[in-house]
Amino acid sequence: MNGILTPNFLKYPNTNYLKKLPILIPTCTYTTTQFAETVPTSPLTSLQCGSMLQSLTNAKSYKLGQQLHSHMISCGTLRNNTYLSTKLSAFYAICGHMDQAKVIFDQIVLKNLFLWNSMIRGYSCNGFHVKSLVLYREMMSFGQKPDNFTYPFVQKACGDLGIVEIGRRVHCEVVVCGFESDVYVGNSLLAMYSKFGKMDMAKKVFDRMPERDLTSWNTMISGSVKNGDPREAFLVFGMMGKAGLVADSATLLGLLSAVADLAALEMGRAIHAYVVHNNLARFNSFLINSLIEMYCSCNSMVAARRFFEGETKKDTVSWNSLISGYSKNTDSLESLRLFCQMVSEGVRPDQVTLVSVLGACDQITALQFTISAHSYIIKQGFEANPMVGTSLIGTYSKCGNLVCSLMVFNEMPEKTLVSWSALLAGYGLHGKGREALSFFHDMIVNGITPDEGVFTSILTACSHAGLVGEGKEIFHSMKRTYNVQPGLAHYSCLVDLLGRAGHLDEAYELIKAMEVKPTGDIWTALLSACRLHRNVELAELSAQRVFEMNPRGVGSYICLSNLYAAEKRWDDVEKVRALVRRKGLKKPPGFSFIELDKVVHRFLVGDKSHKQKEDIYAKLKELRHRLEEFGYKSDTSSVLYDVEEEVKENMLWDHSERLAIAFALINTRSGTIIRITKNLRVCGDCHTVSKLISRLMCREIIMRDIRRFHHFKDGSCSCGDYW
DNA sequence: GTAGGGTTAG
Repeated sequence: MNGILTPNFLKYPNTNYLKKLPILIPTCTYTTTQFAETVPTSPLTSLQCGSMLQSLTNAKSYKLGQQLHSHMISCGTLRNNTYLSTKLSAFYAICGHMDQAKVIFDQIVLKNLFLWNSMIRGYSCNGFHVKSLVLYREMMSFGQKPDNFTYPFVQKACGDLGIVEIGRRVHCEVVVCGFESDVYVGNSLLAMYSKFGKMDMAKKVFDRMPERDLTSWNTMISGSVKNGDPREAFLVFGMMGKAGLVADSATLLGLLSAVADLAALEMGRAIHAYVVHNNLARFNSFLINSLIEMYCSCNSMVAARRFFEGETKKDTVSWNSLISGYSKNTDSLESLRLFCQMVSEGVRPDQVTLVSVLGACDQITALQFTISAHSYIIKQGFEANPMVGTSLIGTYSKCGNLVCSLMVFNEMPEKTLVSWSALLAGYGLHGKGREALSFFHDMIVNGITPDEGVFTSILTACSHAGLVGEGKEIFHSMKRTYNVQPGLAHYSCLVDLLGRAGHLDEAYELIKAMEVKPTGDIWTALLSACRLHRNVELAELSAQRVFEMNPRGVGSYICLSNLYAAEKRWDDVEKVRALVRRKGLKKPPGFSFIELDKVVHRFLVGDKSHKQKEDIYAKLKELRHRLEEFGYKSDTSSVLYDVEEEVKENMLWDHSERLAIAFALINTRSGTIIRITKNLRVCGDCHTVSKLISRLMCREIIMRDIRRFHHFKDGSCSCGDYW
């Protein structure tokens, strides 16, 4: 890994450099499967062709089908044979090769209903929903009436496109034609309404169905989960049992999603036992992966790992589930280790794997690993994938390197709104509001209409940089110019922007004037602004709202207690603390990460567990002494305990970010940039100390806290002390 | 000769 972090690459990144990097993550080799020559050279009769085509269709053997196709052309079997041409078109449609299916479809003069259906099905099942609907209309205009085979695909297309009005009209046609009582058509209606988010309509259809099969129940179960009602899923399952039906794999998949949403581990274990008892997972890799996912969602990583290790039928999704599971359960290091193991075992990662891995990198600010993963991405040809590219933009910026984010963005062949949003968010995170605004204007000039996500990013960027006028102007332009209704997230940004800049009353007025009910997040933004500007009265009012809406969020209690402490109202501090204790809440401990030679070190407050602890504390003592000579005086207002000043000062020198800085100073050459990530906000005194150290030791320090980046250089910080 | 429900990321 040494040599990767050359200052040159970080300042002037380029793709060619990445291509030349040694392979750090072992890459896998591939063997290609050769298709056996099974098609005979002597001409086949049309009867033989027909039955062969049928079996190839059933097996979806695309390559062999192509060979048969050319055989039929060269022997003239296909000429004037509508029956075989129809079968061939259906074959290509089944295999998902719609262009080839369409060429043959167009040549057939006498199109029967089967042919129309197979084309509509092909488009609908391969993601070409609009084409599927266009063809359906075309069929009607040719005077061909649809049947019970047509509607399921048309309804699927409507559901996937989310076009509620057209879906309803198709439903009416179904009723008029008398197909509503067909169980397949009925089930497709359930699925369509579930995709629309209209479970009330799905329920109406379900109740009216003269005949229901297992799929009907399964669709209702999975629909309830997808629409955010996992408890309802269990109720439906109960009724299904009373109706005398037995769960199959699809039922269990729905229930496992419900279990994951509710983190109902016991129920999950029971389903697992049922799966094992009935040997269901053997035939269904979806079930295996769902079980892994369920254990991860229940924060039960040991069980997830045990099950994963014991399974022989693992595929890419299994690895992905576990990798993202570790990352969600704050063990990103394990997530990265697992990725390396996956590659070394010859399992090919896909774009989902890479997005998860990059997510793990940004959680622990693993810049070196990100560069290594980027190199892998280029070599494996994932560079052009918009999702992977967007993740890279976000990860580089969260790892402190905006130049690399910009390079990735510039080289992306297809920039989505999410890519733009990630870029703006990155600049915002680093306090570069002006640059973010300039990119935002580039977007507009290029004719790209921003969406909700882009507005959230740009408003956040304005907020971090204190650009009050610009932020307000953008907020008001949302509806007026771009027809985007400001949502709760945008209000939250604006309250933060106003509040942080000290316009507390204006922020409060904005909340009061909101048409919808403000969320806990919005009140939290006002609360933290009140703490910053020491407005106790308004802070108490906001805190009350936050406590009502989000009683388990320990952050807001701490915030209020901090304000009281700053005002030296120790009785009130104790009252809040007692409340926290009564509720059984715990303040998360502060810790800092630093990556050194691909190893991530984690320091807790007052950590004495590191093997270099003596050197670290000696270095801190030396630093403190030299800073005091420099005229430094501790700002103990960040210490929220009613203790002696000297004790307070000592407590400050235990803060995790200082341990990490000392560790970096000991272990890196002079001139190396120090990159640190903290899980909470950096405290006022640590901010001052970091500025001073950057001057005293001639070291640039890039520190990411829970909200933003601070670049300390030559005694000052990029945030201009506005944070 | 065709059909509906099911896993990972964002």
